[in-house]
Amino acid sequence: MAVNLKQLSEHLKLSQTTVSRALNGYPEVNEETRKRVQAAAKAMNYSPNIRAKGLATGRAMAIGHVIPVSNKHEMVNPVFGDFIAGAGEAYSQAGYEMVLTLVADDNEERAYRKIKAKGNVDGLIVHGPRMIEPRIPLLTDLEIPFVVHGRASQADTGYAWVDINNKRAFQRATAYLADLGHRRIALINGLEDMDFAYRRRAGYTDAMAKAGLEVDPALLFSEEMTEIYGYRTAQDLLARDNPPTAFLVSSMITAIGVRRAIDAAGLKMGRDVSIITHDDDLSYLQNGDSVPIFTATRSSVREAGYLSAKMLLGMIDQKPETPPTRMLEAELIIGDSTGRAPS
Amino acid sequence: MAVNLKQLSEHLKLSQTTVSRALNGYPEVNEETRKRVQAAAKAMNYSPNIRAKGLATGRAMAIGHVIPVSNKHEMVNPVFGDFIAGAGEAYSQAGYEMVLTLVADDNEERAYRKIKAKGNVDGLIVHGPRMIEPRIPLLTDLEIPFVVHGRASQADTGYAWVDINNKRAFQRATAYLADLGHRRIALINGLEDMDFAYRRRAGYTDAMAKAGLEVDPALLFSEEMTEIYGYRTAQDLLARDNPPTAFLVSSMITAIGVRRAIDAAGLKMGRDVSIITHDDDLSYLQNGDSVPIFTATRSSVREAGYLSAKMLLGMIDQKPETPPTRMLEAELIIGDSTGRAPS
DNA sequence: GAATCAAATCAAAGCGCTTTGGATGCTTTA
DNA sequence: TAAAGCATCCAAAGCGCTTTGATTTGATTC
Repeated sequence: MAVNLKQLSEHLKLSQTTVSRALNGYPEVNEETRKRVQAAAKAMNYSPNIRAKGLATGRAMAIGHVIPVSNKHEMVNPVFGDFIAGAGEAYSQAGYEMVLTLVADDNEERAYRKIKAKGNVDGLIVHGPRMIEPRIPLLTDLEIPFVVHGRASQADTGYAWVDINNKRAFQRATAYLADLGHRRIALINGLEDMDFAYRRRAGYTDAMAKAGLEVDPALLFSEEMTEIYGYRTAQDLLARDNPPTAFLVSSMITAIGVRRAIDAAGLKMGRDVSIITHDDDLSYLQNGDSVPIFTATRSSVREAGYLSAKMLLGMIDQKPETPPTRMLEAELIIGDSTGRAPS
Repeated sequence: MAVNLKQLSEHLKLSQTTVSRALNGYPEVNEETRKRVQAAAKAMNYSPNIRAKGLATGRAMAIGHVIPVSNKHEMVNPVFGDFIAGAGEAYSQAGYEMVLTLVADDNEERAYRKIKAKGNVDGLIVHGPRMIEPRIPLLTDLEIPFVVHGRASQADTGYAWVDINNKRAFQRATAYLADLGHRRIALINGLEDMDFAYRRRAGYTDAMAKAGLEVDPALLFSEEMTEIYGYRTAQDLLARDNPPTAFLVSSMITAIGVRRAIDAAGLKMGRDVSIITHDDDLSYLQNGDSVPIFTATRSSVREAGYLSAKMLLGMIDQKPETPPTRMLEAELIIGDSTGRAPS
């Protein structure tokens, strides 16, 4: 069923060279023979062995996605599926594969060196960058092309990234809440060492300062963004003497938990308590249709996946001097979850 | 930085053969030299080129996960991330890679043949089996080892699968609701052609019959399992003259939507309306902690991922006569979302 | 002391592809 | 008519590894 180049060329009574060239679009082959070759290839169901091709060309035709797996935090980022879907689209178009590697965060360096040596990817997408991100100098050093989904704050060398403007998004969201008269705004953020969480916090504190509001450390939270985290935190806060009137949340999932706590407390979202969340526009978790459930800073993570992949593929065959970067703005969409602060 | 076998062997003043054998644990090499080789390999950061190795051995040391991408339904299964995490664990342990391929559902056959010919995977995990699943005979025919996550109802040949007992789970859930006095139970199911949805429906109708209840076709729904689908459907149902008193839902995400509709209607979940959902035990969406939010049929998809991967790896090096199968039972956990039917 | 054996090592072939550096005709040019 | 040029095609080397089929050495046997 499956033929290899040798068999195909024998069948065509041509050399492997010619067949190879015919299929790869080289000019030095007669158009007529090319047609013949292509037809035969299709008929005999020929498809080049990717390993052999890789060996010969030095290109793996595959992109690696390295997913940090923490021993502390067992969570799988819910955003991952959509990101992959976006990236996968770009890879399919270009004939690339996508290979996933789980890397525990305790011996990252070894893992990345291994990836390099194994040589089964032409480039990497780096997920979940922390504020201080040793992988960036490491990969630069290893001379393997990479694009970071997100950014790292402390990086000396330039590197390629695709990120959303987290700071501005949360600045706008905070300002919007302040304009509605909210003074006590809780920030339910992601893990502290994650870069996006840091930037979002910066946006929040910035806007608070601009609005002349004090940041109460007792209203700042950062953890793995689960539903239950949102629920517990909000439940706790709402039971306090002087509860916040608004919540700024880093993920829809967590916001759903916050909302549940609000309901449980017998309060009404949008009237008694306001919520703004970041919305990654996940396919299975759309933020309402005509009327958004939550007021949100929205940016499609699927698109980010597509753009990251495209960028990386571009880098691989262009080898640009300076690494490209791409900043995506999140839009602030107004839904039912926000209203004037109760007096 | 990165050395290859030739360089390593030259440095050691040994032949490539010996070095290769030393590293791969063959007996015909002196223990002392083996130690020397291992030490040098580590020191020189040697890691075999996986493509060359694959070419030579005929094994790719990689497992493919084929994700069906529908043009109609843009959704990425939220369950996917956790499944991958579980499978990835098994692969890491065994030194395997995981490669993802998105396959549009319009020309599956071509795609799978290509995968076979490219030869970059030793086996496949098949996701999202439909009731009638042409991929099963196809892959059997192509002689590529595979494990199906789920089952297909119409398959003549034996094939390996890991699945949960969907029918029994929904049977039990339905019976539980019937015992609580519910007569009008809505089924908010997944897409009809999906095999799991079919089995769940079978469980539901079975239990309804056993409880002497009539199945009202107007209470059966099947769609892509998004939050908004749950919301809309429930909202619609609750506005009817004779609304259901209970909802049986195929996914937590959708159940969250149902819950939102219940809240919006001014009703109380667990008192006015009951919900039982299936719970895949996703890491970012835990069903409460001490007290589950939803009464649910629970089964960890992450574990399913791990087991599927293990099974496939086992098949690859054992080549069993009859394909293994593994049925996982879902446990019924009782939460706050169910109560006696209002009278 | 020659023959046998086991242990340890090696040279070379082969996996399926690309690519370099010719060949081979056939047409064009002077 | 010989030289040059062009369009096509090919043989063989090489990518980095494993593995087959020797070869070498020192120990053991008779």
